[in-house]
Amino acid sequence: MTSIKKVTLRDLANHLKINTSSVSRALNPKTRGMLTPELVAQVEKIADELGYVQNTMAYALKTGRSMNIGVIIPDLMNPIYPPILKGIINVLSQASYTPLIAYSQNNIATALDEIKKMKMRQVDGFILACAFRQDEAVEYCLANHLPTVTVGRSLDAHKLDQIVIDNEAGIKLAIRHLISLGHKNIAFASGPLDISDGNQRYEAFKKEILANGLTLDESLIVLGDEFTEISGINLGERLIKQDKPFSAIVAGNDLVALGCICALESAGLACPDDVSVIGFNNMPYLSLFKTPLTTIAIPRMEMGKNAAEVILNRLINPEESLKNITVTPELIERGSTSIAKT
Amino acid sequence: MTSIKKVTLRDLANHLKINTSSVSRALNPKTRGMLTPELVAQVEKIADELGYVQNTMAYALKTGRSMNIGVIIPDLMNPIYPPILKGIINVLSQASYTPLIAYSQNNIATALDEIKKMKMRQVDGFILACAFRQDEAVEYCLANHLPTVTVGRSLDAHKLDQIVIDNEAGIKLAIRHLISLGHKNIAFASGPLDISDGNQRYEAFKKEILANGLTLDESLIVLGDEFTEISGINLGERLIKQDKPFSAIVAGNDLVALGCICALESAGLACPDDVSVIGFNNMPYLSLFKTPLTTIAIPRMEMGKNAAEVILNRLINPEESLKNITVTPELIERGSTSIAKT
DNA sequence: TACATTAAGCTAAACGTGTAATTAATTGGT
DNA sequence: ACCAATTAATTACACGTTTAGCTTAATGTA
Repeated sequence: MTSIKKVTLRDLANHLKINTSSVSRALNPKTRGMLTPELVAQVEKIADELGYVQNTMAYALKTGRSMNIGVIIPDLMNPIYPPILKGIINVLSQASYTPLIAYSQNNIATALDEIKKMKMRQVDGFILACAFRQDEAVEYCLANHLPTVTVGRSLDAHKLDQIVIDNEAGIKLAIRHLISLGHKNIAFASGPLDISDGNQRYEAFKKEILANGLTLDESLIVLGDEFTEISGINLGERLIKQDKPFSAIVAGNDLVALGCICALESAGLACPDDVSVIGFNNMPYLSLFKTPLTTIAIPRMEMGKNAAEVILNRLINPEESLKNITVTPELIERGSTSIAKT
Repeated sequence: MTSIKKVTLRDLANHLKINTSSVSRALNPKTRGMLTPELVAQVEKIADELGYVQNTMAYALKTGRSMNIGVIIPDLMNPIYPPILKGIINVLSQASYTPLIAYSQNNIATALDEIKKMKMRQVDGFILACAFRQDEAVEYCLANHLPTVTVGRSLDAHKLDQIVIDNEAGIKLAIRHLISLGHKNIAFASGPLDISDGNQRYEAFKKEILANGLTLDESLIVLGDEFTEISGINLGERLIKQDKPFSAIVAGNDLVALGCICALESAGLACPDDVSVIGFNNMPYLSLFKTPLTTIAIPRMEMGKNAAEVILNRLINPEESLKNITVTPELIERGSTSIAKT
C-alpha cells in the first residue's frame, strides 16, 4: 500500500484531471475557500488514498519559510537545559515548527558557527540559551535581521525579545532564608560575571546583604569563572583558606554549591552543621544527594514554552514592541541549610 | 557589508558573466575538476566577497538529500540520552549533517507520528533510541525503505543496523561482583520486558545466577513495567513484603535501583549494610548521592557516535550487510554494595 | 437583452539548486 | 592538413511547491 515512490501534488492533479494549483489550494486551509467544497473533498480523498505528504523542502524553497527554528544551548550535558528544550519542542511542534538543536560549548565562536549553519538551512528564527552579556553571535542575528529570542541568559542591552529569570528575587529568597536561620556572615561563591545570570546574582547578593542591614564583607565574595562543580571546589577552598568567619554560602548555581560542599568536607567542615549552603536552579535528583541541597527553583519548562511562543509571535508580528518576560524563582528548602551555630 | 538580501548562485553568475551551472560546479569539490582552475578561483573569490551561502532547501529539493537525520529518543529528561545525543551530533555535524531531534514519550504511536513528520522533511535517515522489541514505528521505517539504525534498544528480529549494549556482560559483572562480596540470595528488580534492554538483563540474570551455581528463586525476581524510580519503589516494597531472605538487589537500571533503596529505607533497612543494591547505566552525579550507587557503566557517547557513523555509512552503501555493533559495559564500584552479612 | 460582477479553476512563472545533454574550443595523432 | 578525442563552458530542464494573473462560466442587474 505505502508506495515506495513519493506522491506529489502533480500526481494528485493528474489523477483528478485538474491543475496542481487547485490541488495546492484545496490542501491549504487558507486558500481552500477559492474552491468549491466538492472539489476540496475530492482532493482530500485522493490525497488520503495515495498517501500524499507535503514536501517541506519544496514548500520552504517556494515560500521562504522553512518552519524550522534554530535552538542553541551552551551544553548538552547540563541538566538544566532538557526542561527548557522540552518546553520549546512542545510549543513548536504544536505549531508545526521543528527545532534545529545545536550546542555551543559555552563558546561564542562556536555559537556563531552554528548560527551560520542554521542560516543556510533557512531557519525562520532563533532561540538562544547561550548568550553572554556581550555576545558577537547574538549581535550577528540582530545585524542580519534574524528573528531572535534569548532565554535565561540575556544581553546587557535589551535589544531583542528575552525570557529572563528574576535573579534578584531568587537571591532575595536565599538571603532571607539564611537570615531567618540566624546567619550573619554570609559568603557568595559566584558564577561567571560575563553571563547575565552570574552577574545579576552577584549584584543582587551585594544589594540584598545591605538591604537587610548586614555588613558587606568583600572578602566573603569569591569570583568563579564557570558554573561548574570544579569552580565551586576552588571557591570553597578559597573561602576556607582565608580564615574569615562565615556560616553560610550562597552559590551562583547548584553545581557551584555542590563543589563548595565538597570543599567544606575536605576541610573537615560539615554542611549544614558548620556551614549552610544554598544553590540555584534545582537540578534533578538533588533530594537524593548526600547533602540534599536547598536551592532556588526556576520554572525551566515554562521558560522554554515562553521562548517558543515569543519567537512564533515575532514571526507573525515583526514590528511589535520588544518582549521581556520574567519568570519567578522559588525557594526549595532541603537539608543543606540549618540554624546558624551561636 | 552583510547584505540583507540573500545572494544566490545566479547573482554570482551575473557578476562574472558566466553561467550558473559553472558557478555551481566551481563550488562543488566533486565537480570542480570540470572547470579551469582560474575560473574556480574567480568564483570562490566573488562568492566570498558577496557572502554567498548555499540554500540547503534548494539543494535538498534538487538532490533529494536533505542532509538531515531524524533522531528520536524516548524521553528528554532521562539523563542517559544527552551523552548519546552528543555523540550523534558530533559525528553528524562533522559530516555536514544536521539532526532533527524529537522525543516519543516512550510511546510507539508518538514515535510513528514523529517519524512521519520527519519524512515530510525528507530526512535522509533515522537514528532511533526509542525502539521496543516489537515496534510498529520501526517497522514503518523498514517498510518505507528509510535507512534506519537503532541505538541502545533493539528489535527482537535483527532487521536493521543496530548499536546494542552487551547486557549479558553487564549483568555478569554485577552478579560476579555481588558473589565476590559473599551474597547468595540475590534479587532482581526488572525494568520493562517489552524493551530489549529490560528483557535481556532479565534473561541474563536468570542465566548467570544458574551459571554461578546459585539457586534461582523465582520469587526473588520482581517485574516492573517502567525504568523509573517509582517502579523501583514498588518493586522494592514487593520484595520486602514477601518476607523471603535476600541480601542484594540487581536492578534493571539506576532509577529502579534508587527506588529500591528508597523502599528499603522506608522499611527500616539500610543499604548497603542490610541489602546491597546495584544499578545499570551510571547516570550522572551518582557519586554524590546519599547512597553512592554501584552500577554498570555504558559508553553512551560512543554509542551515539557509532550510531551516527553507521547511518552515514548506510547512506553511502545501501547494500552493505547489516551492522550490529555491541558496546561493552563496565562495573563502577561505589557505596551501595558491600560484604554480605553472615 | 446586454453588461457588469463574481466565482472557479487554469496558466505560467518562480524559488535556488544540480546535472544530463550539448556545443565550442583546443589538442593530438597519423 | 584532416579527423578523432579531449576539455571547458553553456543550454535547458527539473525538483515540488506557491501564487499572481488570467480565462471562462455563471450569476445578477437594469
